[in-house]
Amino acid sequence: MPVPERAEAVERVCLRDAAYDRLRAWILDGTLAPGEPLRDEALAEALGMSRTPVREALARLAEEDLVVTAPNRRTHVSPVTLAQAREIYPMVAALEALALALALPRMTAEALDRMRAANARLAEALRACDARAALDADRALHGEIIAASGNRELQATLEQLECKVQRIERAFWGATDRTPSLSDHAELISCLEARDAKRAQRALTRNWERGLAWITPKPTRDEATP
Amino acid sequence: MPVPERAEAVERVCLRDAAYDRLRAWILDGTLAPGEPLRDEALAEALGMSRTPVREALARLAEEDLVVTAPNRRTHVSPVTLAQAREIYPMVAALEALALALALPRMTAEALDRMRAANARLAEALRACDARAALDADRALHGEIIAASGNRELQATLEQLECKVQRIERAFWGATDRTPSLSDHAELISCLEARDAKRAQRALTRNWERGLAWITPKPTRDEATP
DNA sequence: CCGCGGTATATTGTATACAGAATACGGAAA
DNA sequence: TTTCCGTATTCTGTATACAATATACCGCGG
Repeated sequence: MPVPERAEAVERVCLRDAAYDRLRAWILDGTLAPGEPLRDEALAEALGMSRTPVREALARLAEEDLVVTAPNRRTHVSPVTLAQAREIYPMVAALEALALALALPRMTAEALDRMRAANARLAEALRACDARAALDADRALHGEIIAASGNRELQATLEQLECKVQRIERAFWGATDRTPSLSDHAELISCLEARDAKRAQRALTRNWERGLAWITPKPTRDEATP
Repeated sequence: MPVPERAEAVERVCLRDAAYDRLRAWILDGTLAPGEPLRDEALAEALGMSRTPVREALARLAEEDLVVTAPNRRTHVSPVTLAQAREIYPMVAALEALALALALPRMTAEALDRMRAANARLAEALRACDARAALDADRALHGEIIAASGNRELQATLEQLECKVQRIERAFWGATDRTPSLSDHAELISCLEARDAKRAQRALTRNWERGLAWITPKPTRDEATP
């Protein structure tokens, strides 16, 4: 009998990777709040392991700026600021525009359907004021473009940036009406279907600009009343 | 007497950071070649420390894809491929275009002078066929734009990408005539001086496209002879 | 009352010891 | 000879021990 093919590795047997995954998840979902001090012994105890794998996980998290650390000084969950948002959002917009250009000829009907489904989930989440579900749906929608780009490096870099975006959104999510995002997405999808790169990129860029405006205090009103 | 201001921290007292810096430098300058196996005990001995700080350094390097590692399997210096180059160069071009847009109103005459000086160094290095000096000069020139953008996140992300670019260039540097880069740069500088964003971005994009073509085997001739 | 200095404690950074997995080697069978 | 399997060795992953630094607390002097 032929040996069954097994595409993926069986499982994670590495404590340091488990620690990394857990800590990362805790930071992204807010379980570990920005600024929170992290004593590695406490983390080790919480994760049921010794300090060694925890410290290796923290080294990786420090590398991607999810925690800040200084020699002989306590490690902290890195802060989340609006200044950071103003820097990151344009970068994500630029890279997703590149992803879109690469993805345009490769977008399948199935991918477009998944985007429509994600937009529907987003609408539902916004109606229910469920920030978490909304963020997940939005991420899934944009993720389709990134995945379709076929550019692994782009995916990796955007993954890092998107996880910062996720923390920012969680930190600054307000009562703003985010329904305009739905029409941005709808236009984006139809432009993708029509293979209209220019207009699709405009819709995408507008969407990210809106996202930034929604979390920035007094977005447009202030500028209109000098 | 007033206490003298000291902008930078005194020194590095952290073995893990020292290990990170050294290993990173060795990988970037080719001392540790792509694919080379890394036994952490050997590295520890070479660096005069124990395995613990070395392993933390390797965890960080793995996070930025300079080394590849799998559980219970030897760590290797990550390979450098043309496929990676084709993915990364457009990303760098897109992000530098963003940097340029941000930097345009902030470019000082001094910064432009430094760019001209870097371009002169590049010319000299190309004449002398000194790949290393050429890469350094090119990096310095582009770095001026990135620095002037004032966007720290952009700087950090580009830093990571540029270090991959550096490995790629080192690996695939050939006998190609790279002098066209000099005129790209000259036009870029004069457009910056004239605050002409559109043309500056075109020059910059063209420069990166050329860079990719130079390392890609049979760049244009093959396409012209079907 | 506040600031300063000194000691005690807590916590980090590094080294080392040990267990387990993977590789290398060598011998037996086809 | 080649292939397969079992053993030995090497290397990795984790735990723990120890040293050094930073923080916290408390008493002293201004």
